[in-house]
Amino acid sequence: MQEKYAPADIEQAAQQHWNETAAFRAVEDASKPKYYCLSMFPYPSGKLHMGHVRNYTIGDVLTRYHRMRGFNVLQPMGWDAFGLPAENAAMANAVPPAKWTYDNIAYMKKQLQSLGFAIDWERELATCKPDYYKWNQWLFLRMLEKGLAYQKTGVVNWDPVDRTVLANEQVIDGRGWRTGAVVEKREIPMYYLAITKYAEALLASLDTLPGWPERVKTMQANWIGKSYGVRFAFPYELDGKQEKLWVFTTRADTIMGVTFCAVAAEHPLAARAARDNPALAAFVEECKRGSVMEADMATMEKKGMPTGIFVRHPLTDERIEVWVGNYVLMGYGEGAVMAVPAHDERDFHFAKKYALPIRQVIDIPGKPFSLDAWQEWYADKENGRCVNSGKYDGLGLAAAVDAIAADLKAKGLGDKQVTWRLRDWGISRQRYWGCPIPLIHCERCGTVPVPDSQLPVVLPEDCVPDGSGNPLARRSDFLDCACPKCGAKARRETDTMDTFVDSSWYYSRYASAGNDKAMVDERVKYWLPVDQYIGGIEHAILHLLYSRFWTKVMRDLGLVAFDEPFSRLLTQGMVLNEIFFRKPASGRISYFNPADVELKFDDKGNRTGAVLKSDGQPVESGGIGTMSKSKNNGVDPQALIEQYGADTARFFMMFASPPEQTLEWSDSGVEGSYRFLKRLWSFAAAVREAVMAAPAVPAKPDSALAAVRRDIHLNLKQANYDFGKFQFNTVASAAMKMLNALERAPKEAAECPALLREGLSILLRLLSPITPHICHHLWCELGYGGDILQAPWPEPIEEALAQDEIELVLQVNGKLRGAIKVPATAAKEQVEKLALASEAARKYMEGNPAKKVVVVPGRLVNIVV
RNA sequence: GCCGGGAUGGCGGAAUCGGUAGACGCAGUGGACUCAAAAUCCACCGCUGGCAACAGUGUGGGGGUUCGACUCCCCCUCCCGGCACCA
Repeated sequence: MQEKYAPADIEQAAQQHWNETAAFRAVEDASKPKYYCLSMFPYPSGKLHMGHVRNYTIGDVLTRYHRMRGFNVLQPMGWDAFGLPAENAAMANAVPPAKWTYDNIAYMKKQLQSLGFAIDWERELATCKPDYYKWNQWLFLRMLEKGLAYQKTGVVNWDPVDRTVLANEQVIDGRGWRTGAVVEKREIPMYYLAITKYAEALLASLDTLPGWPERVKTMQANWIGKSYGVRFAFPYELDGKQEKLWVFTTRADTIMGVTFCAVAAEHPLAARAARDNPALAAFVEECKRGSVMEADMATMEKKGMPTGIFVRHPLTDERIEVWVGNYVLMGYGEGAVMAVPAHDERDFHFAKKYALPIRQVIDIPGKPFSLDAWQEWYADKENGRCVNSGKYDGLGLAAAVDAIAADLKAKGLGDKQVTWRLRDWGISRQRYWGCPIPLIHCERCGTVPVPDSQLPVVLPEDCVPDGSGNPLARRSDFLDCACPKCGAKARRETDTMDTFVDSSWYYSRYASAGNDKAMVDERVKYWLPVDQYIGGIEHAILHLLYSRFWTKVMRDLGLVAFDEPFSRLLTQGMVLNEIFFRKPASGRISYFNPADVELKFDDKGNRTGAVLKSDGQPVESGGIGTMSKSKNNGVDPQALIEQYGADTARFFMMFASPPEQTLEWSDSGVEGSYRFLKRLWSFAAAVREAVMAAPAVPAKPDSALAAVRRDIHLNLKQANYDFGKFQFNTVASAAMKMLNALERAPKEAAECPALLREGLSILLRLLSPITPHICHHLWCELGYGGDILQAPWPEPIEEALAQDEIELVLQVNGKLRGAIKVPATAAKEQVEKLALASEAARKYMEGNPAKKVVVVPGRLVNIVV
């Protein structure tokens, strides 16, 4: 056996062994429990980043752990290969997005393989390939047939210079990222999927997912946003006609406090009022400019303008003026709201700004109402009672809403209604590098679906976008086609699908790999649903919600039998690193990669500063942030693997923090992980001969050995518990503690080699999911026999854990004052007696009698005096 | 702004049901080995006071419940993720 740990050699050898034995090929086998472990597939951006390494290491640890626990495991991998960055790269380098994407896939696949992941590569897929996206198109057509896909207009960011639609991230401070032109909102026809038809189902079945983090379920429930309220109308007369202004509110109990109404700029009433009011028309235009993003809408200054149109209060007949408000969303509810400034914070500020009346109609006894400043309790739903509300005075929220809804209903002006925050899913993208939407536009027949027999509609792979519009619109070989209905000359739809479509069902395709006759086949019945899904917390809402929706549609089409695609979900935190920069007095901030920065410490280890290695001059720290190109704080996994090996990279990733939390990069932490693996290797080399000659289990170890053995089994017990919680950082700690214990075992004791043999076999198996290469080698070298992949998972032995005497903490008045030793079987009374008799107790009780003695079995004794 | 999450030594983090705060690792300090350095090994290591024994204090800040609070309750601050065309 080699003396020195040489990761490059042993990792290559182990990977070759796994390849040759097809160790990770997954085959359906009804006799074994299955475990489908899936990590979110990567976007092939060029090379792996640390977030990928973290994600896939977590998945691999779970995969290998379950294998050893006897499960038939599937861990596939593929590529989320359509998307915007390929078009950006095409513009920058004049390379077709297809070539760029396929090159990236080839490189990143090599990187993944060098990390030793237990992936079944035979099931690999890429969403940009026609044999995959054909089924996007096929299912879209099924949705069209069922009325789940439809066309309506939607608002997009329009760059007037490039004459193109921009993604939200391409809009910077209201301007196009390339042209700098002020972006306009523009309404264009788009295709939508009716996810709102599944709102109730998507909300209800969250309760069937105990394996999902509560926070993700809460976020999804809030996103779907079911709210119970009242939809009602303010009647008015305009242009000689009787009309109704409909609004929705969850606070109908405050209806007597309405002092004005507000409508969105896109509301018909706003357009009507603007017709003969140039100032208002200008304001409406102003509202229509600007961002389409909700975050911007919510943080911008709230502005409004009166329309001069009055409506009547449905219960009091009072005249109420209608305003146009830039904060009212046309897409939510009715595009109009009632305003109750006394009990809605936004309305309150709006009313103060424009000197509109504020009328208190909710009261909490003892709390004075004042118009000076908004107070939280004005919107209190629990304790408020109606006042100044006539017959409703004294009612609480629920009773008032009931009574008011009934009265509105009796007048034919409204009723209770449930509304949802969730909006239908707009899937049209005016972009080239995506899945073509399978529709044909015919002058005579209108929009005609592409017949199934003509699928897939293949995307040409040689286009090079230039940033001005969709290149498909200039490709006659793509555009021109015959109408499937009448045979006349027709034109293909050039919009492509949102890439969230691609990722909404790929997990099912892995289980149907290679089938060109059907979207999914019977193998899905064996593998699905996914037992463990792992991915970034940033996908907590959109990707997961769309996948859940898509699954329910497939279920209703009879394609799959499950309701929910992911039984258990682990949302991993982001990978962070420190940001270093200089900001010259004039000019732009420049960022420096942490690898090029040297940290300065005082002799107590406190940070005193940081300098750039190249010039020795100080740089400023911008704190810790997500690894990103813009902040130049990324660490290239390739360099890490080349310097230390895959096992060190994997170990550090698991050790540095628990999977759900953010992970802070640390070069010295990597060093420490490497040091541990080196120590493990040299220890194994040093004791190898003794261990190989020893029996598998120590006979009767003496007390020093028994303590070491207890330590090993105690750490194993803890580690197994932690595995169940996905807390791999403490599993790694437990492995380190085991090695510490084994190194300190008294080597002269007769049973020591047997203890080491047992201990190392536990340690190697425990560690093998995290650092599979080194464990594979040492398992062979130490002669345990067979492949460690087939070895059973270790379990602690009760006998090794047993103790005669235990130590309890002694507290006096809750303060730690010492410890006492008691027999492991001692009863409460006996422990109490021993505690009171102890020297520490007598000293700190200072002669006072004990008022109370609290005994926590196996833990502590607290004497209260 | 709204929704969700987080904050523990110089740093990453541990503490399973409310029961020894700081496991394990990093950094640092002292020592061994070495001509020297690296590597490795041993010891110390929350903060304040003290030569020490020890005492006080300490889990973002403020209050509360409890024999006992990192953990439960109320209020506040800061940081991170998402907000529907980044993936």
